[in-house]
Amino acid sequence: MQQYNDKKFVKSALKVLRSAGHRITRPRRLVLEALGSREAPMSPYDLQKLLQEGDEHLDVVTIYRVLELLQELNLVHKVLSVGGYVRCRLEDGNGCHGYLVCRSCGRLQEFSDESLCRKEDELAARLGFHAEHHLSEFSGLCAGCQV
Amino acid sequence: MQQYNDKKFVKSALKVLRSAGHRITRPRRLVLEALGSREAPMSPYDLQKLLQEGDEHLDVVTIYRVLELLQELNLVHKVLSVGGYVRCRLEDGNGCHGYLVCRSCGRLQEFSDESLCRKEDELAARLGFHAEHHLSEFSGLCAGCQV
DNA sequence: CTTTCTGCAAAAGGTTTGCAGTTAG
DNA sequence: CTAACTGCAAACCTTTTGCAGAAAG
Repeated sequence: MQQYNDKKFVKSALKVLRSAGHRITRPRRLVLEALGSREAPMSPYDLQKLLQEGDEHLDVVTIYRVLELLQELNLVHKVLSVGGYVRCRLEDGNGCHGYLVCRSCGRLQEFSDESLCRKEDELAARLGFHAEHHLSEFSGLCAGCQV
Repeated sequence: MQQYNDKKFVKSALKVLRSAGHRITRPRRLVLEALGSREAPMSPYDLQKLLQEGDEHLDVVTIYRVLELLQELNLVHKVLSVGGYVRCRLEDGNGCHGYLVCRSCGRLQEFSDESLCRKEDELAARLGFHAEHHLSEFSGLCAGCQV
């Protein structure tokens, strides 16, 4: 397959799959490779099309099921503001994961910031709310797309 | 119609509609009343069902179109994490609007916090990103649902 | 009256489910 | 070999589009 890079992601993801008792299959490997090759979120149909270009056919139903599994294992995230999936790029840290989505090139940058989480919890608490999870997705321009 | 309260919201929303050059119609009034009566986000189909209970029938297509318009006018927000719409409860302030969604009762509380926005911008800037909009939706337990 | 808006029909998308056959280990 | 997984067909749900008729102002 062409420019599917980031072997490291695929390799470690496969290990996670294995050790969680799941099988290594062609569809799972292909979806991981496709996700590893792109920085912008992709929908199940995007993934299917991308794979098709490499002459690899997967049923979109299979892609849905693979993504569901990968999400459970925290290997990929669903990005609500753009309706697509990206591979997780953070070593499991502390706070919730947030996303910066470039409105120009579509590229996504993931972050995790404990102090932001703390501030969010405090803000919620001030309103009588006990926050358990923070969804943070910011849109704007990435470094490369600013003039 | 039964418990559709918060007349104030409906009244001022109708005024906004009017002054933006839109007509006051039965569907628009009904959707506003329904949204005004609930604190949890509702989908177009939820709204249709709720209205049906009051023996008011609206085509779901109409509801979609009304919601689209109300969203443009910033009278309602779409909450991505739960896939529904809520009426806006904030006087137009400064920062982006965020949401606290109770995972137990579904109720939503809206907030706008300038210092959170500032922190979010700074965090993004540190990553070379120029943030223009912040999506913040936190889930947890509201005051009433904590033990 | 005229333009905007709604309802209906239908299409277009996206997502889920069931089941028979395939494949990983 | 056997349990887990995939592909296909079909159902289901959500959202969009086009158009003729209704209604707001």
